[in-house]
Amino acid sequence: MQKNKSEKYNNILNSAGCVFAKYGFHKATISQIASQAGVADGTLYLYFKNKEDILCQYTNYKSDMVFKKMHAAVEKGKNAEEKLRHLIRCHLSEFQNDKDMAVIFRSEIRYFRDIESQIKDISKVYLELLSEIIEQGQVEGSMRKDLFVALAKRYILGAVEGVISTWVFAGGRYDLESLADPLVDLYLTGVKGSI
Amino acid sequence: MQKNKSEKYNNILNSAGCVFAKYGFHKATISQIASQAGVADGTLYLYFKNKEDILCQYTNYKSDMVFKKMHAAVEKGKNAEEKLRHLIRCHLSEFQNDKDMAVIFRSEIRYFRDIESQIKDISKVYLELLSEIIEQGQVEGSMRKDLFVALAKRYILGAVEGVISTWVFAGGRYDLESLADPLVDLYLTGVKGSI
DNA sequence: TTAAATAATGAATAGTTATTCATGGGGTAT
DNA sequence: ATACCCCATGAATAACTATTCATTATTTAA
Repeated sequence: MQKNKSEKYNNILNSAGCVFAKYGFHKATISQIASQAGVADGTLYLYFKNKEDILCQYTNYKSDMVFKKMHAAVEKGKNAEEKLRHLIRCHLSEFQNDKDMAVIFRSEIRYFRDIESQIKDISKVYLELLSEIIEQGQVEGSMRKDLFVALAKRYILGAVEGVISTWVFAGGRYDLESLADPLVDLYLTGVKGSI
Repeated sequence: MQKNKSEKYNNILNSAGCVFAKYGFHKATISQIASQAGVADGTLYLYFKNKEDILCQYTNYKSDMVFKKMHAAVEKGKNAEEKLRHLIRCHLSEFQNDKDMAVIFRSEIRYFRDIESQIKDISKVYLELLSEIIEQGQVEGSMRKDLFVALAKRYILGAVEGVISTWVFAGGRYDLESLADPLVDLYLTGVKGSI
């Protein structure tokens, strides 16, 4: 098992993502991944410890990438509300642009409870980001001080994930990113008439 | 494979729920389920077509039960807001009282994309319920007329599921049902200060 | 050019486990 | 008591596929 991330390593990762998204982790076979990558079955074991390791590396790689973009997006916002808007838009946009990733994060990750801790789940860092944003909003006066932050952030993340999940289930046939603003409006002002 | 739902049938279903929740569908073995139910491996095949069928029957059974309670709960509400409150409270309460079910609905269902259609997913009927409630709220004037209903209902469901998911992940150690009212308040008025 | 090191191959292995089915027990009616 | 039927049993089967490793190919260094 070699260490340095070569071109072949990335090729295998992408192929695996493709096959996992199509068949799901358990039904996907090593042979399918190898064939998709254009290499022999045994070659995968020069780059990865085992099948699970491929999934781990895939998700960690994708998570890191998405996190960087999310952080950058949040930085751009001048106040809490803007930061939230950028974050949600970034989230939807990244998943829209990488459907394999969207499928895998939606279907596979929760399934691996035993390696869940090894996987840098989007959720963890995401929730921290949201905490910061909400607390800033409270300081700025744009968000209610009596918010139960632990609940509010979970509610925000749950709602985006739900929207993405529906989109994936529908085959990704409509534009996801354009739901960002309507969604943030719901977060901010709710469904109640502002009477 | 006999048809009438005997005591043994239910016994096996419950045992399966227990084992699936503990190990996950794929790692759970027929032997484990049989032993938990106190019968021989072969006996399972007198009552179920195969392993997947056990999961299907389990989820359908649970879904039916929960739906009935949800409908009853919604009926009790006099207006849209009350109905929403009852629905969310019922949802949280049912999952809190059946942790195995909560785990299975959280982790396993999304995984089976090929049989997803056979499974009466909580989501489908749930979303219909929410549509009705929101539309009623709009008529009553308690909810904004400019809501994008398809998004709003997805956002509500996503948020509850997220809250339940976190609870499951934390090992179900805190009271879930008491989050119902704070959650509905978020739905209704959002995180913004009502300035 | 040659030797050594490194990388890739894919057929064989080995472990797992869902499912089957020939057998046996126990209740019921004749 | 006997024949019959319904369940239940669990050892044997059969299929699947992740992983290994002896062999071959390719690259690098001298």
